[in-house]
Amino acid sequence: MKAKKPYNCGIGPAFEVIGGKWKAVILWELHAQPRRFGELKRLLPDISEKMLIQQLRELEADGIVHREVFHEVPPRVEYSETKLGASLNAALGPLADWGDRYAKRAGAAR
Amino acid sequence: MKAKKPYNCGIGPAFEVIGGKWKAVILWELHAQPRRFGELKRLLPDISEKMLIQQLRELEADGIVHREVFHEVPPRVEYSETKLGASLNAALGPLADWGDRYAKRAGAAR
DNA sequence: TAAGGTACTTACCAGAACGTATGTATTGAA
DNA sequence: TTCAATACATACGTTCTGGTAAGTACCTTA
Repeated sequence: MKAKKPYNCGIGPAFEVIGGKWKAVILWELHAQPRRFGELKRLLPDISEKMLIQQLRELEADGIVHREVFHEVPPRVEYSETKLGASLNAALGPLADWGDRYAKRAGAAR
Repeated sequence: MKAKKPYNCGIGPAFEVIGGKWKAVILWELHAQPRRFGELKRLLPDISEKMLIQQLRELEADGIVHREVFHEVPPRVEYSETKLGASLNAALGPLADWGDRYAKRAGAAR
């Protein structure tokens, strides 16, 4: 996302935070439990490593996810939802439901 | 939006429909009442005419907005929400609220 | 000694998204 | 006869997103 426009509603800011192709699904995967980088990679095989970290970093910068490094023998990093992230996830719920119904409808129409 | 991936949740399909920079705000403007093309142009001065029709056409193709032409002396075209569009707008409500709070918080932080 | 797992980083590039500018058809008003 | 208003259409160029491929540093296991 690029432009910072004076939006008349909250959709603008929200889209700047979860816009793009992957952020919403990443956040979704973090909803149930914290995940390691490698776990996310396996859970979302279609996203490249580059995109995965890039999006995680942006989500971190926006206060949506928390990153914790464990200084262990094989390095370990865990990503988890912040409170803000959880509230965003909740706000995405109705939209996800709508998308489900829409996809079903569109699928049935064919 | 380009890729048609098998998403694990409804966010994917939803984003394919209201993704992009303008669709959500356009839909928002149609919520209260139907609007003419020129009205939308005036209401959303930042969007170019090209983008406006392009997005309206895509929303129409997805069954989100309805387009009605009145064969009058100066041509008149009205765009309105379909039922599906209204349900999408409703699903966007919580996200818009979240965005409002987020923007307020971010604004206050500076 | 080489291979493999961890979590990244970097360079390069194609294609999509978006913007600007201009053109079109119709009619009525000046 | 020229201008303005309607609702677009089209060409062209830039900017941004996302993808591929390769490399880094550390340690463990075979």
